[in-house]
Amino acid sequence: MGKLSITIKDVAQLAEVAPSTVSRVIANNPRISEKTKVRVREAMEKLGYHPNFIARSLANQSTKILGLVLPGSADVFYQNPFFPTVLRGLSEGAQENQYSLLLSTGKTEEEIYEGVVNMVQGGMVDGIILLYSRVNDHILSYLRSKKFPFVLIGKPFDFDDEITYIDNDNYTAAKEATSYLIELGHEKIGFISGDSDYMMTKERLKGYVDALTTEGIPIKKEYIIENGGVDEGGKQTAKRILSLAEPPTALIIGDDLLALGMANSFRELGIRVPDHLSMISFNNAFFSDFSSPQLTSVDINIFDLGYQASRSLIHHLKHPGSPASKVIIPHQFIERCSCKGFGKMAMTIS
Amino acid sequence: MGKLSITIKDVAQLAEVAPSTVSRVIANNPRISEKTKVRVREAMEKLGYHPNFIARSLANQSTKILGLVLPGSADVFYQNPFFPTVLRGLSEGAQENQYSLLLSTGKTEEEIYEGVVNMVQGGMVDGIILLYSRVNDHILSYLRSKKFPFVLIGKPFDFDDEITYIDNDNYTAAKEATSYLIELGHEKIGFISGDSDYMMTKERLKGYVDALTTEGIPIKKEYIIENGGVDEGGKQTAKRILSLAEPPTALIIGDDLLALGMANSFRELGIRVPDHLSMISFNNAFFSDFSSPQLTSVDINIFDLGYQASRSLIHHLKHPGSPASKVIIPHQFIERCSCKGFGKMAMTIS
DNA sequence: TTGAAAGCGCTAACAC
DNA sequence: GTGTTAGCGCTTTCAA
Repeated sequence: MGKLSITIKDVAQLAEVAPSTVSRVIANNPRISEKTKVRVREAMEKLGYHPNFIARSLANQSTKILGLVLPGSADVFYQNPFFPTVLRGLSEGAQENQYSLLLSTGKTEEEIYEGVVNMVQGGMVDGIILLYSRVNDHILSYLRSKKFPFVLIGKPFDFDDEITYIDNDNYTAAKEATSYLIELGHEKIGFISGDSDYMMTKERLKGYVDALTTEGIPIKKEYIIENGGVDEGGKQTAKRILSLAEPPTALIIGDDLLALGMANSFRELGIRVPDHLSMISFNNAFFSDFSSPQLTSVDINIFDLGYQASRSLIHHLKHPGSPASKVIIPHQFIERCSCKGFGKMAMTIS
Repeated sequence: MGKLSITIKDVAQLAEVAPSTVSRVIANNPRISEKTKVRVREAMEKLGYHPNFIARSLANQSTKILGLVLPGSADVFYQNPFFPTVLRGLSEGAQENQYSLLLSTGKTEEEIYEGVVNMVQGGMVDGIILLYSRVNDHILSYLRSKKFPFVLIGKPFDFDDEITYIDNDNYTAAKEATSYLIELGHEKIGFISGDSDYMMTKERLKGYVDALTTEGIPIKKEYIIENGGVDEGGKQTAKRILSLAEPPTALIIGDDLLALGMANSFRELGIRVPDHLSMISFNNAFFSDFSSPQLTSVDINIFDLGYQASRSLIHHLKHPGSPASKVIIPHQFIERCSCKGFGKMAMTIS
């Protein structure tokens, strides 16, 4: 078996120093003289030396790798621009601090859980980022019980101030969106959400309910609909809405892509957005601007969600014992052309 | 400093065997008696032992991790469903063989290159998957020169039979699409591609050209347009097309999302798909079916592209020295409603 | 300012 | 069948 790769020993030999000295040069230890540093660096250069991460990880008990946990692959998650965008943010935050990202894999809940346990107990990652937040999450409980460093994207279901998380103010965002529609004269406002186990959904629903209640508008159960996936583009949901005794005149929809799918479904059924029906959605995906209708959407700054998540986790790794912290990423209401005044008087909102 | 984690030694002690025996039990070595296996497993259970991947990686000189290289983050890549879908495939192929996925990070070409070198020389990954194929790729050359195991998604620019790759038959797919339009009576057919450095683009263009040539239809340069990104939804491209002296009556478009963006742009300009203009796109994204128009699209089975890529790479890792291999993932022409007959006689194609 | 040596947790060759 | 031992490549006391 020939030599597999150049090690610290080879460099040491060529530079006529001890391996430990080479190690110190790599770490740029100030106690090494400039002279030897130069000599060692020349040797590294000459030999084409590259440090071995695995060996370093073993010695340091730290890999500089962050584990990413995604919901099951069948999830809606993969079907809209949220995922790639948050990933870009995560990647950028990690990269700036010389961390890498390892993906959890697994189709079923159980496989994913196993994967996380392996990552954690196997020492493959220094910390974990949960890309979603939902009710009673198995994996979150596990990480908490192990006291393993992690951050959450989304609001925690419980232990709010023991968990570090990055979130939007989904409550306020939904409340504002609802108020906007109310001010436009709408009273029959529907709420089309994603999976109701997600905290994001819960918060938005609260905001929606509170906005209506404040204005003395009664909540109608049939106006609150959980749309399973984006798969059928909300066609079923659209039909269901139109079949109501009193169909809503405006909708708040959890995601731009779903909004677009539903707008199309409505069109086929003879209902046009915004003429017959207004809609506001979330995410402000890049196509919201050139779709038809152009979507009025709440931009939740997905990239930042990811970027801050990486950074927060890394901060916690560098400062162990620092208290749990929250970051709220601001949202922007982007007014386009998918809403129209209704009834009484159509006012314009700035 | 207290004990950080349970090691093989602790298990050995409790089970009253040597550490190497524990190691053999983990590997399920047949030379260990069932009796001791049971005893050791009980000890592992009792202590809550989990093997340390890092230590194992160091000893084995193998991490069971595959590195994923994505194009720069500004790339169109992140903006359409290709990425999440291929990732799901990669993930599934890896997971089935107990491999994990590590993401390359980096915004610029240079950062990404550095990242790959670190992954490879640092021994973090056993192999690399390039999620794209383009002309004169720096990273590919590097991997080749290092003789480091990798697979390519897409057709290699050169050294076709020295490189393991997974691809569609993009040439034939585009040729078929073009022929379909010709049979519908179209002669003025435009070709709207993505980045022309991608091999995928090049192959499709060849297929397009050959289909036209076969039918004796001259190639017009102004019909072949490279659309920078999906960002502006192809609005500029749409305008440019309509400003031509003889605008095409049909288009072949590299991606569904771009097709949809352009269809909208055309609509605003008073041109309707498919009544005034036919279009065929690629990918058969999940929304192609409920968009308007419903897109006639070539399904390239993106999931399989990823799935087979993982599997091929893992196969090569398990059988070092096995020759380079290619896998061609079949495509399907999905006929929907974005094309219409033109001129002479509108025939229906099965 | 530098070197020697122990050790991170595991595997595998070699012994018995 | 099982134990002993020598690494894998690096970091880090402890000595000098």
